[in-house]
Amino acid sequence: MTMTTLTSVIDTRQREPTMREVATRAGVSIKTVSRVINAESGVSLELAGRVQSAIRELDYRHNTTASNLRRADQRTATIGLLLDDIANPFSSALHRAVETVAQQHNTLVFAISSVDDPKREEEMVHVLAARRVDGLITVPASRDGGGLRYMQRLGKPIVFVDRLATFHDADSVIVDNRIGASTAVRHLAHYGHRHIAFLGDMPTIWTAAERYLGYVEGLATEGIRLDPAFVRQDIRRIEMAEEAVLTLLQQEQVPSALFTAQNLITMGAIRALQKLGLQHKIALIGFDDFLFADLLAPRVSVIAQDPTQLGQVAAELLFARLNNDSRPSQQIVIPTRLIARGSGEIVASGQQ
Amino acid sequence: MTMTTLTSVIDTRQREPTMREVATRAGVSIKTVSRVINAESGVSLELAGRVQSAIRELDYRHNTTASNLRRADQRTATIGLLLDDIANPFSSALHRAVETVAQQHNTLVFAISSVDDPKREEEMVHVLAARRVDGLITVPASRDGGGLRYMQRLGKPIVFVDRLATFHDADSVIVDNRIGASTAVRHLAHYGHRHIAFLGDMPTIWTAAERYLGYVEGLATEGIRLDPAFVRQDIRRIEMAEEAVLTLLQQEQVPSALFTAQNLITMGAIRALQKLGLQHKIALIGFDDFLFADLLAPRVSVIAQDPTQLGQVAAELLFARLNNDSRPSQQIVIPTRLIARGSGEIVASGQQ
DNA sequence: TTGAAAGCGCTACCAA
DNA sequence: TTGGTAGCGCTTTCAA
Repeated sequence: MTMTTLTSVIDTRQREPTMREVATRAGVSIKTVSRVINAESGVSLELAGRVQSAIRELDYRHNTTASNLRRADQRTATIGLLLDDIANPFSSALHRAVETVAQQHNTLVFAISSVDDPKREEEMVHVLAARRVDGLITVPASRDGGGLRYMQRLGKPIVFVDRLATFHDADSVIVDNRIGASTAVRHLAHYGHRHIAFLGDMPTIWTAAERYLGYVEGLATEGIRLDPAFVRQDIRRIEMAEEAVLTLLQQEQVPSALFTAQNLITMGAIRALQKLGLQHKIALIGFDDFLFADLLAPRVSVIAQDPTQLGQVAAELLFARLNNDSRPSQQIVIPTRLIARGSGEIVASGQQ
Repeated sequence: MTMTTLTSVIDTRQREPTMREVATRAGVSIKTVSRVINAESGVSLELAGRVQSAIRELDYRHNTTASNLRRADQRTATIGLLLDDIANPFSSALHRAVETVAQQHNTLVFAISSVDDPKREEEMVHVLAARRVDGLITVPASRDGGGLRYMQRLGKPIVFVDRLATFHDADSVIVDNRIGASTAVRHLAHYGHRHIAFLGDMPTIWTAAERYLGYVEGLATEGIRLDPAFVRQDIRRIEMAEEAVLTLLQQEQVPSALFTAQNLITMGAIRALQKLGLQHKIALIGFDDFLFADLLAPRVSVIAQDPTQLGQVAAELLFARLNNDSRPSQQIVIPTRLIARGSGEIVASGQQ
């Protein structure tokens, strides 16, 4: 009897009721049930009522998956969202905005972290393709966005956000990274700085490269010589940034201002400056705003971008494409703005 | 001819190649293709090779959706994750941890924000049920988790994280909220505080209620009278918290210490204290750690919890259930810890 | 080792 | 207004 007991335990896992079962219970055909569920016209009130009752009694849930499989438009009502790291505040704000728009279209979102690894990115594109997502919003980790060509060939729309992928004829929503970075540098220069350090992420990342270009442009505009000793790249985490700033400030030739080109790098730099007690001596402007920027001492000046707007615009663009908007592909640039709070307005000391 | 042109434009949207097409091209049956794709044994090297070539030539992608529909185990290799707000740093860290574990099981995650609205929560549970997710990890917005009974009846595992849902016999992973909160209060009391304010979220949220109880317990332990004038609840956003602290500190009877029971509330409180210039006068302990807590002046003391660990443990529990782990339901409590950084160690002034 | 046929749960199409 | 039948792309079962 042990077996029986075991079996009965397992059997508490009931099967989901099917449309056919609803039909049988309501005494109608399966097609009538389908009509009621999809709110198609042409079902008598009486039958509709019986179907509704049967649905309630069985606690039937429509199987979206099976439904989509058969549907003519071959849509799954899901989209993919490929992000650097869903835990990053920038990414999660963007994700939230995408979710909000998607919800208005009864669509669910598969969000995935690429961790800026092109190999993983490509793998994930394939996974999403296998799930037959209707479209993709991606912060590309690689220059080609990781095999996205495949999705495009199938006519599935792709929207690039935050970073440009080089060769694709696809929509993109980005921020004016170059202008933002050069604005930061020029702002620092106006406060007397001639030794401005750049701290950035891997230059293979489009935004990192653009911001570096903006830095160089800013220096050039101000007639400042680019000094490689003041440039640190490939910074991936907060601790790396902290370490980089610490060593930077122990060189012979020390910068009087820092431009940190990404939010985590800004955080690491602040840690280092506080550790050295230099936060009121060395100027700092960070790219990307963050929650506590105005509560630190000094308050942190930033080039602010709006991840929520990025996400919203990107999602709206994607759904427009899904509704057969066939205008030529767009490249939307959302402006950044300098928020001067104090750290970027520290005047250069006489050291130079 | 206009029609023709239009048609040809539309036709650039190719259809996905099917298994049947691969079979035809390879000159085998569809079942053989299926075998190769699912790595089943018993296919000759020759046929396997032909199939692989055909797959490459057609750039075929397996249709996970159709595959799962027919599969015996009725699995979709997706799970649902119902969170308060995916943009909240706590939630997104938890999400990231869940994603990592899910990935090891080749499973995708549908993350959804309930925005702590029980009605929306229930709606979303139904949406996820309609997608036939294999299981659900949820930070319940309501006491019953929003119609989760339904999923349970189907034998789909549910894991509650961060908050307990009252009547369900389901797994849960939580934090020792009560102990954490009372520890905070007692810590403040040890620094001489007798007027300790509580600022919390809606008491319908389990954690908010628990932390309030911990606050009350802490007061009781220290023999401090509970003063309703020092209690503020239903605080949902940073601005509300800021406002609440501002008015609290303009009362006749002013608290000498604050216990802020959630991360956004802590942020708002810090804003208010800085605005009033009281951040070094009034003690503060916040529930939940945050990135800049140790960079502010004063450094912010917190009751730290680990969202990554919560997410990981919850996900591992869920997948254990999916692998037929049938032990009685578990309730895992993860300890919090007090991190004393300065703001919680401000000594009570002579005002009392 | 290979394949034909049935069927997963649903929608499309057409006939009654 | 209603329902039968075919079929979405795949796996399962069973026979060859």
